[in-house]
Amino acid sequence: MTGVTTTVASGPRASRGRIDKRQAILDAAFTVFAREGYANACVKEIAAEAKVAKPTVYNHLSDKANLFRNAIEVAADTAQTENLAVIEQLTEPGDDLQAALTDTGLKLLRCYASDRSWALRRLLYAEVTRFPDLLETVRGSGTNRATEALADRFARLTLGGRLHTTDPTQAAEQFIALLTGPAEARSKFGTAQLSEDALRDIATGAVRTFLMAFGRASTEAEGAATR
Amino acid sequence: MTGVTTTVASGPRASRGRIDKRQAILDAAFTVFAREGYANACVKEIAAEAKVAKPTVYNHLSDKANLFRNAIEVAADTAQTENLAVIEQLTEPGDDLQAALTDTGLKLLRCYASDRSWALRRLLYAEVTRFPDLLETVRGSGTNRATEALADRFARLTLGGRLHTTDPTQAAEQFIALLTGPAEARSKFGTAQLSEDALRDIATGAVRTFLMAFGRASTEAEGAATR
Amino acid sequence: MTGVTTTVASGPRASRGRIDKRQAILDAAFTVFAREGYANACVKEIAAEAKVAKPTVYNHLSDKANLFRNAIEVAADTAQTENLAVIEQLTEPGDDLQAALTDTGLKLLRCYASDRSWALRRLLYAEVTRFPDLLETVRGSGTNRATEALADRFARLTLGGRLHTTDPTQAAEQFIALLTGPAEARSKFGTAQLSEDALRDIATGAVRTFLMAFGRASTEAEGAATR
Amino acid sequence: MTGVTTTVASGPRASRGRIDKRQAILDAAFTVFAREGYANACVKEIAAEAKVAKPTVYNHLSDKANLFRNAIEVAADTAQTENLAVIEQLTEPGDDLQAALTDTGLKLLRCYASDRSWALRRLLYAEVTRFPDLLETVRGSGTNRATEALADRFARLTLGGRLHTTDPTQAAEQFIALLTGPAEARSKFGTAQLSEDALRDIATGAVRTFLMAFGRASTEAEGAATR
DNA sequence: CATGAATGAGGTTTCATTCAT
DNA sequence: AATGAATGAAACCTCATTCAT
Repeated sequence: MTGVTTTVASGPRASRGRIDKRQAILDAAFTVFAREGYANACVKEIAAEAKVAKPTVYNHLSDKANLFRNAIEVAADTAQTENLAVIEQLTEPGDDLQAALTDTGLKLLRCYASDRSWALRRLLYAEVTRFPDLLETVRGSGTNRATEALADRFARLTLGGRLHTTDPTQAAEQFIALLTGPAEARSKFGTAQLSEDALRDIATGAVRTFLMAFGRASTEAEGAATR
Repeated sequence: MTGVTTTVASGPRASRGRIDKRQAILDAAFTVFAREGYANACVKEIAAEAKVAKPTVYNHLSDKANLFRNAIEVAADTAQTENLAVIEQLTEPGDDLQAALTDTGLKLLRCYASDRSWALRRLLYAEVTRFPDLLETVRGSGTNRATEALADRFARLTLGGRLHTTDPTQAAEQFIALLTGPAEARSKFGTAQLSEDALRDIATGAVRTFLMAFGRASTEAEGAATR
Repeated sequence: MTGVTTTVASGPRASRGRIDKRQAILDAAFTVFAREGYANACVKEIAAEAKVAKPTVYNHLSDKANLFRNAIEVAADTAQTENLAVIEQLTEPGDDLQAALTDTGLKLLRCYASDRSWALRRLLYAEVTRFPDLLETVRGSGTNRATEALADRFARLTLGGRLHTTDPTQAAEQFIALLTGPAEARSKFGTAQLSEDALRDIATGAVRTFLMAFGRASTEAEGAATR
Repeated sequence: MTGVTTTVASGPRASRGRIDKRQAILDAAFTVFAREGYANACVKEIAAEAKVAKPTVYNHLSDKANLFRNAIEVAADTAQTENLAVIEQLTEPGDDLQAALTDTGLKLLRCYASDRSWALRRLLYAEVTRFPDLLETVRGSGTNRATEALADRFARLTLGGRLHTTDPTQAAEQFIALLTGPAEARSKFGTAQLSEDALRDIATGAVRTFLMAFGRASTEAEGAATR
């Protein structure tokens, strides 16, 4: 997680109320940016949403660009924290590995398919060329971080003989891909809400395929695959 | 492919040169939109890129919004055509299924990881909330179309006993996810160029996992998976 | 005189009406800048004065700064032309040199003490640090130009034996100083209108002193002066 | 010298430190106004330059306008004092009048050509229309004051038979004009530094002309001049 | 049909100024 | 008395869009 206030303009003696207002502005900013996109969103609207005067926004966060960066950062950190908490649970998978993985998968999907997550993803995609540094920020603590955490679990499970992966990172990458790919496709880029059933369906399918591939020692098929 | 000229202003007897100019404008539009994003792009710049006066743009495509829609549509159709052509090749996989799938996967990745494709994807993500109809347009002939075409191939291969899928559409969805997920992650949302080697690596990994899951009859693992 | 349109943004095929509008904008700009000063003047007001929409101003002259520069330039050229025309008359001074010089001096003062001239001078003084290039523009064709023209006349008069100057340029500089210095002081930096009588008084005094110094061959006083 | 604290807000028993702070603010104000011009200068910057918080500026000097007025006043008084001190020296010119006048002229030029003087002059010129009262303030104790002081000296010298002026005020006005006119022209409105040599050159030339005009009894040239 | 010119609306940003501490 | 924070107003500039030519 990046320190929340990397680009803060406020001095070190910022009072309590000031921080509250800052947070309100950042929340409002994310809301409005999510709704309108970066270029369409106007600071006036953000200020209104935060119930603050326009210059106050500029006092706290110097730029529209800076405002954007910070809002994204906060949202990304939040999403990231949720993701990692879910993955943490895999440390003690219990007897039924498939059930545990499905549970994890479902919970990840719930994070991933939340409105805020979609909005974040859309904004990142939209502005990545104009804000390339956001990637460092978000991914340094982003998907990769979650992927690596998951890879850690998979490595442990492999050592415990319950999974058979030669490349845990790749396995984690693919596990996530099996979840997010279909979710993205079916939710129409996050435009359509996915029902709980739909999410469970995706998670179940992903875990089934994942375990067919990595749940047993590779046989001749694997032999064939590696040739 | 969607009818190219949904909202055209021109009469039915449009001359040859007129159509050329229209195409030039749409090309320019996609270029500029891709570079600047929808809201940032300005019609003046598009006109300049197309070497046309601004009102000419308005004569051919009534709106900035319409201009965007049409430009996206053309780009999406092109991408779509490429995708389908690649999938078509799987009809005759030859002896080595793994090699054939890897080849297909690699070619799909090449489409998917082209600059225009990334730009298209970014624009879609960015504007999907403000242009929801683009999804119908693009996906009616979009990822789903490719997914279904791939599902068709997988169904045939299953009938031929070379693949073992109970749900070919899901398999196709997952095949594509195993390709695009890692590509997206590693290329940083299309920001970083992926080398040919990187693409091959992704394709190989995807196909290996895919075949471990679907390349052989399911055993007790599968039984466990379905419970 | 500088070519009037040094920094023009308009293309070479500018139509008649366009030029008219450009001139109207420049006139309005000078009026407003003169009234409000550079920083205080707002483009909206200039546009209103020119009876044009604000963007039209930006179409013709790209910047507020550019607008200022061009407006100043036009005003300076005009003033310059008037000055030179007056000085030209000294070519044929007639019998009564003092009368001729006084006439020239009075006419120069009338130029110098016009509202536009004062405004120009105030704007130059005010903005010379922020627009240092204006000096090149205005003085390349500015006071110096007039000074030199006057020096030419004085040189001729010296050759004709009617004046006795060893350094005509210095004499011209001093002649002008004897006019403008008192005018500036008495008119309170151009704030107070100087009556025709007041102008005549200044001109008479300047010419009397000038002729006392340069109207006769230097005697022992000059010898003393040079020591 | 005008009473320094015309519009002071502070009570009569203001403490020592308070006055110091006030002075610091006024100094900072002049510095910033000189650098940026009145409209461009912002109070925040002045406060920063004075190492004070913005509201403190408002506590001491109620307005931006008032701040300007007071800053100008202080600067003008300072300049004025220097000028008068120089002129005072002419009371005992010594044997060599020309040397004495040249010395005085040079010293006046040094005052006149100092950075602060030019800045003051630029600010006055720039804002005289928006702060007409500054003229009363500055000139009541301004150029006129110096002119009159100089006129007093010239009157005495005339009585002593060393100068021949019928109108000492006009002579003083012209003496100053012969100094400042060329200085202004050559220094490009104070933009270019004038070297000590350049200043001496101007002073020498001015005094020579002045003495040619007023250093000896008028002859037929004078007769002609008055006709 | 294509274009140069014009416009109305709106966005980011800055600034002088005032509260509450 | 001095300061951090907040605000209303306004300025520069850009853009999508429409007339005449």
